[in-house]
Amino acid sequence: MIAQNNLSLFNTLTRKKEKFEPLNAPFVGLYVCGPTVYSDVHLGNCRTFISFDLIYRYLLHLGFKVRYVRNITDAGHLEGDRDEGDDKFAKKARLEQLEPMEIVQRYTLGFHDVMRAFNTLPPSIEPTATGHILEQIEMTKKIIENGYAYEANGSIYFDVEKYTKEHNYGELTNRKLEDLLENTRELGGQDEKKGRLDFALWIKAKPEHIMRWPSPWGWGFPGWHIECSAMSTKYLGDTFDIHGGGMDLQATHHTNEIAQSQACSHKAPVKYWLHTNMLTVNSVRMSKSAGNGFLPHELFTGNHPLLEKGYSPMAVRFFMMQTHYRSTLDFSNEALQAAEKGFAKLMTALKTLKQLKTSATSTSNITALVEAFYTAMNDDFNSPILIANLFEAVRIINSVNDGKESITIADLNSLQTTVNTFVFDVLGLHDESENNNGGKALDTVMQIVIEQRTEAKKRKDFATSDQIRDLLLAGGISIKDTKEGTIWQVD
RNA sequence: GGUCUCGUGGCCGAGCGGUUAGGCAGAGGUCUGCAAAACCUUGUACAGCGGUUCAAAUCCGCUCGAGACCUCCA
Repeated sequence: MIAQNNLSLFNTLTRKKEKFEPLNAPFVGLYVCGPTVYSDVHLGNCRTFISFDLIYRYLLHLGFKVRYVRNITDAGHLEGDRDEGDDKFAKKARLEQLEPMEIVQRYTLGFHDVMRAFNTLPPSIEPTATGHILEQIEMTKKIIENGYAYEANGSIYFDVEKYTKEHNYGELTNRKLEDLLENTRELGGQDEKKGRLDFALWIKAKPEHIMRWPSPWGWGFPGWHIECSAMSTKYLGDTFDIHGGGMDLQATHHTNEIAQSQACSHKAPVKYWLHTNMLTVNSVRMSKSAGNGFLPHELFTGNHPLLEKGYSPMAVRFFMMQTHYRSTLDFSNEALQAAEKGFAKLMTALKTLKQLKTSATSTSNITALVEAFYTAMNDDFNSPILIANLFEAVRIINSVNDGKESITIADLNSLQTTVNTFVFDVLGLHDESENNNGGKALDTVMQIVIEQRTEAKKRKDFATSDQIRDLLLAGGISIKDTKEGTIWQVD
């Protein structure tokens, strides 16, 4: 395979770039924390899943056999910080007068629609928390058996103090236990927890709770963190290669996942932890609670106060790919419009690439360029550098097309293969204009119209030719006169 | 308060010790009946102040500014 063993990635656990060496090559286990489906996903959520889609796609391209697991959180996700309060699904269900599972279904379908619009590949397995209650109970039992959890009034809590005697609880965020303790709020008087860092594995259901399951400790529902540990263990094993998620999950959710898995199996669950950075709006993090989020369909239609116009899913995807996954990405209309134009330029060049003429010699070093594509992606999935190199390819394509540079048939073949692979298979982009040209009938009509206009031009009847062009433009079809003739597209 | 990021040309955004990032916008030109597209040329940026070094946007220190996590959130 191509440069498969040259991939390095930034491991949050060690805080440095490491060579990627799968536990059981060529197999790779990849787990990504998925969405909580009690409301629409916003663009910030999408960024994480699109980033991991890039990572998944590149691993596949390198020839790895990847099992990609991304969960759906549809149970037990509490509001508030003390494992008290309402279940998010039940609360939303009350608001909307629906069954909790109706909420789950609605937003799961919505999530899938959005993911499809962004052209992300579906995961190999998409397990739900409600479908794995048994596994979570079993894991909780094992943790209790091993002495790392205790029961209090029908709820089970993880004993962080006990855990820290043998393990470094704050290792993922490089935090000392004293600091963590110092900065955690005091326990409330009615709190059942022994230690203030303790978190729930199982929560006793209050009478009004609709989503509930029987357990050895009575009726209840699982804590938020245990689902990922249980499902990742079930499908990827006690220790697997890559665990990913948004940076906001690092300190609490992932820290607790490590603790649970260690307490259960006595093994470190994950070799490489990958975290994607946040999407910001005016340099403030986009989040549900800040209320500054865009829904994807608002972005596509432009129907939002902060949006000047709509942006297509692929333009947005391209926009995201122009930033490294570990950098914050700041949203603005200006930046999106720049990305939109750059993306259009790339797509145009890819069409030109199909019909390039070859020569006896090449004026550019295509082999070096192709190598640069791999170097970029092998360096912790550096898509911005890859795109910069793709624009070098665009320059070459256009120059050859203009007769200012030349390319051999061998180089052309190599360029066509790799550029198409990286743009479509790795970056996961596709040409939106292609399925948008109105089919064969419109094509026939357009050939006739263009023919008429060309005739008018030959007669130097520019009034007519310009009128045809203007009328088409008003109807959403733009035409361009190139050396090879007139081309058209639906805008 | 603790832990940690970041501050790059008009905008977005790479680079992280010496070599062109790239995109968008702007300027000039080629082409064109005009448009559009395409191509060529063009900007000499790294918050501030010190320090280390033959050499710093890149390492160290301080100052200023922005943000994240520590509390549900990708």
